Amino acid sequence: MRRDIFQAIADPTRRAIIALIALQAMTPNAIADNFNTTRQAVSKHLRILTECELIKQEHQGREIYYSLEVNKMKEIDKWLEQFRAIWETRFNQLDELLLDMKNQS
Amino acid sequence: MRRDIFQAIADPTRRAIIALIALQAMTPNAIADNFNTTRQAVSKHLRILTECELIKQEHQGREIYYSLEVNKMKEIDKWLEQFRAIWETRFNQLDELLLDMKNQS
DNA sequence: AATTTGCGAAACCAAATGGTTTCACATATA
DNA sequence: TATATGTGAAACCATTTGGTTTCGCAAATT
Repeated sequence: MRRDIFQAIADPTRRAIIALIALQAMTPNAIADNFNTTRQAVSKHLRILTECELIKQEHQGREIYYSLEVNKMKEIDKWLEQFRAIWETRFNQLDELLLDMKNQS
Repeated sequence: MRRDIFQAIADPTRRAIIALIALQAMTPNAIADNFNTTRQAVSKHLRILTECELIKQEHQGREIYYSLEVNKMKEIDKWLEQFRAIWETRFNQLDELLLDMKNQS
């Protein structure tokens, strides 16, 4: 039972849920209204997202509002960091090449 | 048969492969040496990564060198963009709060 | 020419995944 | 108090996933 952020965002429905509640906290029923599945299926997605702390709950009477834990999203950004370094380096190398060509002319 | 970037990076072994060949092109055997699985298993991962164009092949005799398609990685970055906006907004709100506190004192 | 090496594909398998239906249990509302 | 509503959990199921073993084939090496 893998349960990390990358596995969490692998499912398109979960990505949609994340995008939805990023804007405002929502209840499971309200979230489910936006998809073509049952509330229970959404509930299972919410559990997975909660388990890897990508979202948080706030109980309000018998309703539960789910909202995004934005900071957790930064972990994906952090993983991307190493590659960002590479694609920026490639840009730099292109810059140097262009500079060399300019100097030669 | 889902085959998108997010599904591709969901598997930890695939993320490790990506990180490996980001530094230098490698053959399947060389890649497999770094993991506790068979070359064939790695081969299947490479196929998935190839199918969603995260990596590219370069044939050299009977060897095949795999390397990262760095630009494709940017698509993840692009998806993160919408959330980056949110977490930066929160920073701005904090900035404003601090500014207000400063003005009041 | 015979053998070794590097590789992908196919067949197979156990485990994980994503969904459904049914249920139990609070909290509102009549 | 009886009923409706919002929810998570459990049982179940088909499909997907990630792995292995076996195989065929082309390119190197002997």
